[in-house]
Amino acid sequence: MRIGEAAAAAGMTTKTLRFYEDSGLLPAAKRSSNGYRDYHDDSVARLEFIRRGRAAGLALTQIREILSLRDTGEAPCAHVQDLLSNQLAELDHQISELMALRSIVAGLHATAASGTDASCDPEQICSYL
Amino acid sequence: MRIGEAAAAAGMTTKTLRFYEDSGLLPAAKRSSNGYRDYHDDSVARLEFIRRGRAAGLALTQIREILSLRDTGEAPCAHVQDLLSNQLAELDHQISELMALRSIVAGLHATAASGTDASCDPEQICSYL
DNA sequence: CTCAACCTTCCCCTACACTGGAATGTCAAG
DNA sequence: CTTGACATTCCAGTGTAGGGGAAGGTTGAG
Repeated sequence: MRIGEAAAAAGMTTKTLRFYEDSGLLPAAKRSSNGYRDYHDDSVARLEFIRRGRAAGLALTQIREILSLRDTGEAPCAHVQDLLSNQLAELDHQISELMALRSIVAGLHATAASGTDASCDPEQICSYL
Repeated sequence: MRIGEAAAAAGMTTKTLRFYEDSGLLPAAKRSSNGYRDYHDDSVARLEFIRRGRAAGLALTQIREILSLRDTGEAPCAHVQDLLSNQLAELDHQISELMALRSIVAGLHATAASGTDASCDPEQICSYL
């Protein structure tokens, strides 16, 4: 499929696909005889994986690391295992940070929800925040 | 108080205070006779509000909205509650996406740890995609 | 008087993740 | 044969949240 179709399938723009290729998140796409990039379903799956990672707040560099681990299936297992351990630890760290932030925001939200008119005095600037 | 003192009191840099003034989060500060910005405790309270909002993951544009509601004499609490709800939903989404990715990476890690030749089979490692 | 520690404006720089647009090429339909 | 929708490369800009540093003014201490 051509870039437009692949982009639409992954919910992205063609610009983004070229950008991802330049950034090393996608391997250089095969070209048709006319020079157009030619994508397969695998590429769309990869794009969807990237999209999920982005939605989770991962940076492209982090997604690139995960993908390159996946791509080096023939690399020495011990090395890959180390890298995967690091990725796992990093993910755990990010999850715990996000969960801490969530509980802070949940607390703020609960306080805001229980607010009386008095606590909504404009002078107070929403003092619970 | 001068900008350095106000910045220190709010846990920010002087650069950040000038940036916030340029960005419309702070009103243009009064100036002393020497041209230096002159801050009062109110400004520090406002800065602390901004800092708490940032810590809760709000963008400066969102904080600016809250503050400008408050500045026009309107109690922004309902608006803040909305923002916090959205923030909470967004955090929940991010956390669940991260946990999904974590389980993918954990699966890869477990496979790599099993140490068979099969675990180094690119086809198998790619199978989650 | 000089020096350090402040302050001022000004402009540019950073990283991230794209996005826009120009100039050009390709291709199927009418 | 032309039109429109695709595609290509390349360069440049956007938005976010500031940071770096120059060139100069102000102030208190020694």
